[in-house]
Amino acid sequence: MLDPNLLRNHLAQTAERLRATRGVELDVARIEALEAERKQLQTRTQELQNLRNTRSKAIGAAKGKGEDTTALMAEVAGIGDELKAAEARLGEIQKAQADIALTLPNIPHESVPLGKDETGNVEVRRHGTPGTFAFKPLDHVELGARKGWLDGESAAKLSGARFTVLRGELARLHRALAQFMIDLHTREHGYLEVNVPLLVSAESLQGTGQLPKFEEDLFATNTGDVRRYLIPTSEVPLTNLVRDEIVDAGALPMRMTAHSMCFRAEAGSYGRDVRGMIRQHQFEKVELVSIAKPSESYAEHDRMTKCAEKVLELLGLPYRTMLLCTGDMGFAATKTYDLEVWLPAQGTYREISSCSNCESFQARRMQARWRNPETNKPELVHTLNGSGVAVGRALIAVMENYQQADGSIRVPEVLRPYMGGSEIIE
RNA sequence: GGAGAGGUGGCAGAGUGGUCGAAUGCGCCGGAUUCGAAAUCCGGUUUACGGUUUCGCCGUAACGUGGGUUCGAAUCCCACCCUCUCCGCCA
Repeated sequence: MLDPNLLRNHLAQTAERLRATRGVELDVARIEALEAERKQLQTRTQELQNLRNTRSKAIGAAKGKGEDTTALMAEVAGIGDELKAAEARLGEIQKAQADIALTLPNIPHESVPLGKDETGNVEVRRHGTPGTFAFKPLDHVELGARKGWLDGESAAKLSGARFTVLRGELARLHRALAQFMIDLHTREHGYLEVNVPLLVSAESLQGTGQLPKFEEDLFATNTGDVRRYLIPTSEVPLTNLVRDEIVDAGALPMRMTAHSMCFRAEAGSYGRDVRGMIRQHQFEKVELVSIAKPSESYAEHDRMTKCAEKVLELLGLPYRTMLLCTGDMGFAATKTYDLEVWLPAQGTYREISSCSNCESFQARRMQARWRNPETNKPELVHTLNGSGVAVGRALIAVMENYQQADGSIRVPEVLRPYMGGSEIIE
């Protein structure tokens, strides 16, 4: 959620900035009208409440002394109805304002390049050199099919499109990747391992920004009248851990990591990446979340991105780091770096991680605060999240980059301890 | 799923219709005392929102959540949520 002050006192500039960066048109006239009515109604409501309270106290005092209260009672008689009407109307106005505020995206940081879509993204660095093959490299679907390692048909039978079944050594390699990543982040990067619920409330999803606007991207359950959602990323539970909390300054930055399943309905992406396990309804991800002081959040953002990059470097996978342009960024972010890993069969770099600073956008929705020792007042924290990294896509990248002519796959050295010392799977 | 108990400030815990945003204790902050510390004493110590002549002040709201009764609700009524104990079921 944007700072309400921006919509109240800097509406014209905010509207212009949202138009330029996000292509979002604000209904300026309606927002102004709502705010004017809100101000007038709130003042009036509070006056009436004040009046009722003072009169009621007078009645109490009079009764205490055994005095007659009929005159006082008559005085207060008309207040109730007007107050009730004013409160109801004020509630409607505030609801309308909240509905608008909850659907507005965050405003990008000034260092973010303007752009419409992914073609406006800027490469900031590149690591590793794509390997050369003495043979035509196969893609992960072909490599996985040879031994029944990767089986989309069985998955379709079980669940439908966009699921996969992994078997044998490939399933093990997948598990090894997740283990390796989480160990790296906990042991080397100072993140606290957290195991989180995969089903969360609507409130949690509103806190991180998936609701109310992106409900169609989520899987939902409705058991026993209780609506819960499958998490699209463990960013949701991890970040919501600080919802409605005031954390000590000494606890920041609060770095947390989780290995979890993620579930996405992938509405609006039909026809894209239908082959293989690039885009699935269900996948695994190791997530990084950091809760930071506002003054430190951009340094923390860079650090987090480097933590994700480290995963790819240790796996020996060539990648590049992209600074997303305004038009390609997610709803809650002010600044995002994507990591794109080299996939030799496609001859392109593909997204494998996304690291974002959300500043106070999520914190405001969640009332997530810290106590600033300088002011001794609660202030909103900044929240950051990044993939460190997507496990399924890392598996694809290892398969394709480490394949050999006979279809076997070498095991990256850092994964061998997790693979019983195996140097190759075949 | 069955039976019972309970949800109040950072924590513990009073309060069953009126000056209660809330006793008391602990904790924390400031001060006094002290060479310094402990102990003791004094004072302070929730949050959100709004207004404003903006670092001050004023107002409103909040005692699990949402409704209701009432001039007035932490307190009474209804519904829901959550926690704990015992039983059942279960990985």
